[in-house]
Amino acid sequence: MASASLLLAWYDRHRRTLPWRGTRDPYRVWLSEVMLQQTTVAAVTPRYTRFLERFPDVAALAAAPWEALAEEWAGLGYYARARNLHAAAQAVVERGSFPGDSAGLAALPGIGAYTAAAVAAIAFDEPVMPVDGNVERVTARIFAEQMPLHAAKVRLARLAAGFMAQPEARARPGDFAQAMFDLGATICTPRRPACALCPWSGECAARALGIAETLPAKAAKKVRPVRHGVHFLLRDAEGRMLLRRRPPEGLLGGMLEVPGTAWREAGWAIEEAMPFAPIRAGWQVLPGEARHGFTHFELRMRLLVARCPSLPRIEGFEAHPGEGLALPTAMRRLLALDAAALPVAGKV
DNA sequence: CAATCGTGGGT
DNA sequence: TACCCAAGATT
Repeated sequence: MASASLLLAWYDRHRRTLPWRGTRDPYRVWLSEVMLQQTTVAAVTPRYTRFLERFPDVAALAAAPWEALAEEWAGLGYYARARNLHAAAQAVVERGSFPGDSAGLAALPGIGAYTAAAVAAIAFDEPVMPVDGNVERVTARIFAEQMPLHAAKVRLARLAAGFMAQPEARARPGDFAQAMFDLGATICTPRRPACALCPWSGECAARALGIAETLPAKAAKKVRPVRHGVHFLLRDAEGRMLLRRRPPEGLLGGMLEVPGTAWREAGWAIEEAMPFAPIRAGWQVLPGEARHGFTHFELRMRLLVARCPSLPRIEGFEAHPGEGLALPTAMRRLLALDAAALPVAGKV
């Protein structure tokens, strides 16, 4: 069993300065943990600061319209996080305060076992071990667990909980949890771990066996199918666009999109796609296609454009200016085709 | 419970 | 360029 005191001593010397470090405000800790779900520190850092300027506390977030939150989350991905964040904020305001422990936190939408434990440990000093990818990797290496990750998850979580059970860790739950994150992020990295600098190297079974970099064992990767879509960009004389709000659930749920066909594996002939245009107009096919990789498929989109003096009012569609939009990256890539086709630069 | 759900940065 | 992958949750 690796000693908690060794890790804490290392953390006290090497802790990283991050925007969410140093606060124990449950709102801020919660926001940082949700933003960091499957998202890198580099990507989160500027967005976290900006988000807090716009929504400084849970009441402000709860009172905000979804459109404002969608705008603020655009480009961060996994938009269910934003929807759940909004619903949870409203639940917290409704009940009057944040739940006081990890079990209560886990009952809020978008807060699973990991996030509940992380917020409780950091904000409430509750001695629970948040088990994320870092903790799984560190634990798998310490114990030289060679089972594939998906099969070893329960066992790794139990072993990681054993770390937090040590008195030195229980005395500083938030620091110990964040020490594990920092260790995984800077020393016990997925590739080329810096074992020579690791405070636990002397007690690491994987290092002793020379197999640290191979753990945790990874599942076989699957092939990502290609899907195709055709989209229709209608602009007026002032550059406003006719957009559509996607359904609240599912892929890019609640975000704006350029209207178009469904995304399917079979390619679209332009003629076949025309019935999906919002209006009949002189649609011009732009050269090239926009590509965007989602987690489980790759998307290729063609774009047709048309101009009109003023945007029509159509049920289900909205006119939007060119700025401050809840447009996910996939849609921004699509709009870039139009920008590239313009003879004069200066548009986004 | 395996599949779904995004994106930017690093290599 | 192409791949890997990151402080996961939900169904």
